[in-house]
Order: sequence, then structure tokens, then C-alpha cells
Amino acid sequence: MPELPEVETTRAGLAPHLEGRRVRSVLLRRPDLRWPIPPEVSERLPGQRIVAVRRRAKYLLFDTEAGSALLHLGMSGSLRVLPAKTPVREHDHVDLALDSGRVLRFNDPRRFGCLLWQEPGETHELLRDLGPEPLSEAFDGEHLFERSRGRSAPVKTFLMDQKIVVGVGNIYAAEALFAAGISPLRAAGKVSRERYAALAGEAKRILAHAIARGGTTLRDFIAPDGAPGYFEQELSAYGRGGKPCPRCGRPLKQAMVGQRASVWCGHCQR
DNA sequence: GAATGAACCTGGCGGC
DNA sequence: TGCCGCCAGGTTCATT
Repeated sequence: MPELPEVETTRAGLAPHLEGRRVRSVLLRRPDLRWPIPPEVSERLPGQRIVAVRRRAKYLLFDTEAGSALLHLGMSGSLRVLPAKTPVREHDHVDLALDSGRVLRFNDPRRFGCLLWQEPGETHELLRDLGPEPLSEAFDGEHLFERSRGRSAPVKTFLMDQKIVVGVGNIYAAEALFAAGISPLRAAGKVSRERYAALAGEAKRILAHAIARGGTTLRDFIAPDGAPGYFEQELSAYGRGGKPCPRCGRPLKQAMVGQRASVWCGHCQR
């Protein structure tokens, strides 16, 4: 289930194989992903040279002079660069054949991912209202404090709102709140400036560390080179409901917060 | 504007 | 062993 570190790991793994390469052809085996793949992808991408592989939030952008392919991995998507004759597996929905003789293959069992098109010089509407990147200077405690005033929703829901900050999903929200000692149930508008400073700092630290470790391997995530991520071994809260808190040893609580499974320590997180 | 909940899809897992 | 039903996940959209 790709979150920002997984998407960044994917981007970094793909870039050396794609940048400077020309797209020979596009094969759509199954165009009905989350949204239908628009005709521009198969009409305008062939023949184009990929000049950059970028990431914005959890979206990957493959830039060409004719426009950019915009890809979201959804919850189960993965991308691999493979020899052109590699046998197709179930759920291999899209192939981009490259002039290197290899193919960029998109596999997505649950089809929550998408492949869209962005015109040159434009910003796709899905990217327009996104919050700052969590590892940028624009994201800090002051940003969280200002945007949270008057909001009664749980701070975990607030932190996962992509308009507030991008790329923080269920796993890293749980981990950042644990590290900062903030209960996920606390109303976002009731968290102090000082505690938001701690939360922003922990979110940055955890995300940067997860990227360095190759993301989190949970069921579906595999990096483009086929290697699993190693961050899962270091999770303190996520997926550990009922197990001892790494700090105080008391059992971690588990409940739904904003429709999402949440784990926290009732003693260490207030 | 904010909060809430449904919907999308399917593999994995627990219970029977 | 096989079947059934629930759960998980990110994001959008509709409703309140």
C-alpha cells in the first residue's frame, strides 16, 4: 500500500531506467482502472522521450515534451522495468515499451490506481489543491497549527488530509503521532503550537528514514527492482494493536478513527 | 467550509 | 478442504 516513501522509492528506482529513453509503444491490457485511461496516453506518448521522472504527493509524473503521464499506484499498484519478453502476470494492466528494449509494466490487482494525462505547462486538477510536501520547508508546525484552528476532526484525520500535507497515509500518521506523543483522537484544533512543531518534526524524520530504508513492505509493496522495503521491521504503533507499547509496555489500543484502523498508546499519547 | 460516510476492487484471512 | 464474509487500503464524491 504505497505511501509517500514507497512512491519515492519507486521513482528513484525507475528514473535511471526511464530518463532519456524514448517510448516506443503503449499497450493497454485493461484501461478501466480507477478512471478510464484517457486516449492521450496511447496517442501522444509513443515516440516521446522521457525527460524526467518526478513525484508530487503520491503521484508519479513521466515528463515528455508532449505532456506528462500521471500515475497513481492506488493501494496495490507496482511498477517494474523488465525485459520486453517477460511473461505477463495477472493484473499487468499497462506496458510502456522503451527504446532500451525493456518495458515499464504497471500491475495493480485492485485497480485503485490510475494513469492520466497532463498537458505541458498545465497542472492536472488532481494536483491543484494539494498541500505542501512533508519534506519541504513549507511544511512545519506553524503550518499545521494555523490550518487546524477551529477544526474538531481528530488530529489523525487532519494529518491525513492531502490538502493539509501530502503523502502522510495511515501508517506514517500512526507512527508520527506515536513519536510525538499525541493521541490520534484529539481534536486537531486543540493541539498546541509546540506539539504541532514536534509532530511535524517527527513526520519529517520518520518519512525521511522510511525513504532511506526503501519504504514499508505490507502485503503489496515491492520496489521496482523487486526488493522489499525494510521499514516495517521498525514500526512502533501501526499494526501492533494489543501488543506492548515500545515505550511503557502497556498494551496498545486499537480502534477506528475516521474510518481507518488506528493504533496508539493510551498512556504515552495524550 | 467542515465533517461524515459510501463507493471503488480484490487478495488475504478467519470462522465455520 | 472449501466456502463465505469481512477487512484493508487512498481518494473522490455525495450528503449532512
